[in-house]
Amino acid sequence: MPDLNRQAELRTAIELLYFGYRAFTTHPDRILEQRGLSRVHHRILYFVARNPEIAINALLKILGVTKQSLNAPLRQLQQMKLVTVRAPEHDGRIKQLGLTPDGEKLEQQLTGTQVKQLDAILRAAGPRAEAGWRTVMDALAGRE
Amino acid sequence: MPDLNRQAELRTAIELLYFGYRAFTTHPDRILEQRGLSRVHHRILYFVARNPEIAINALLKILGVTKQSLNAPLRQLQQMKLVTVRAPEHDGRIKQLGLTPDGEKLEQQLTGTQVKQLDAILRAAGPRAEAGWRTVMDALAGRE
DNA sequence: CCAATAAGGTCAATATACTTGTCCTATAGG
DNA sequence: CCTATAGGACAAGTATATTGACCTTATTGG
Repeated sequence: MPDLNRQAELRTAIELLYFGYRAFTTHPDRILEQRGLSRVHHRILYFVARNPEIAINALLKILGVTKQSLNAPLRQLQQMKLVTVRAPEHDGRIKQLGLTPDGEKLEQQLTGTQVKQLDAILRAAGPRAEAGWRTVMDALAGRE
Repeated sequence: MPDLNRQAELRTAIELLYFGYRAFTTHPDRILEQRGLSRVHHRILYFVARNPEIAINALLKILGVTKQSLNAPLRQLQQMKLVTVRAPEHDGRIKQLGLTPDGEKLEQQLTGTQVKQLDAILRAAGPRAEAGWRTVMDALAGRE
């Protein structure tokens, strides 16, 4: 158990994480709102962009949600012609997800605000701070 | 606009933030679930613990929610004898919030898991990494 | 003293994101 | 042929949040 001084320091760290994460999501959230979409849609677009041809099941595991909760927003993205779904030749059960040009554009727009924000902050903080930040976040994300 | 290599690096940073934050909230979430409470309740308990005698309005501003959405969980915490509400002598309009001994105990339990987690990670990462992490998170939280 | 403001409470309607549970189809593979 | 895998869909329920409207009580300024 850390001493009281250290506890207070750690509580400021907790707040940094809380307010930092919140500040990080507000900008994309505003863009999404104008389109009638929400954070889930961004997450889907993001991970499909990062993992082209990803299967539904794999996406579910990354997001940590049930297929029922993914179903509605994913269908919406399909109907809005932002996400494509196709079956590979070798296995007809699987559906591979992809982004349409419009989907890519929106994903770039949404993630772009975060990329710019992080780029500016990390460059201002310097490579040492960035390395330290990554070390801590890696451990937090459970990838030590 | 950052070049493509840097963009990829920044996208890993985005994921660190996403998965890191998620990992950070899972443990308290499990404890809360057993009590029939949720993340809002933790946030209330946390910020009341950090700001004793805080008024409702001030809490609303910190949390960034409407009073209607605060009302229900706050009332619940009162009824569970975890949070106290009293009016100061000098201004009868204001209500000052506080934690009961049971409230403090639960808050310590909830935040304690996060304190331990962060303490272990930050100590393993070392003071340099911690300083870097704080620099970046400060900027992200908008307190440069 | 009275009007305006501040602090807070409450009711209603709505959205959305997520859950568990159940049942269904289609394909793959031994 | 039989079973496991991948996915879709419907239902009911819950949590978290919103906007809008209306209410009380208390303070404060002219």
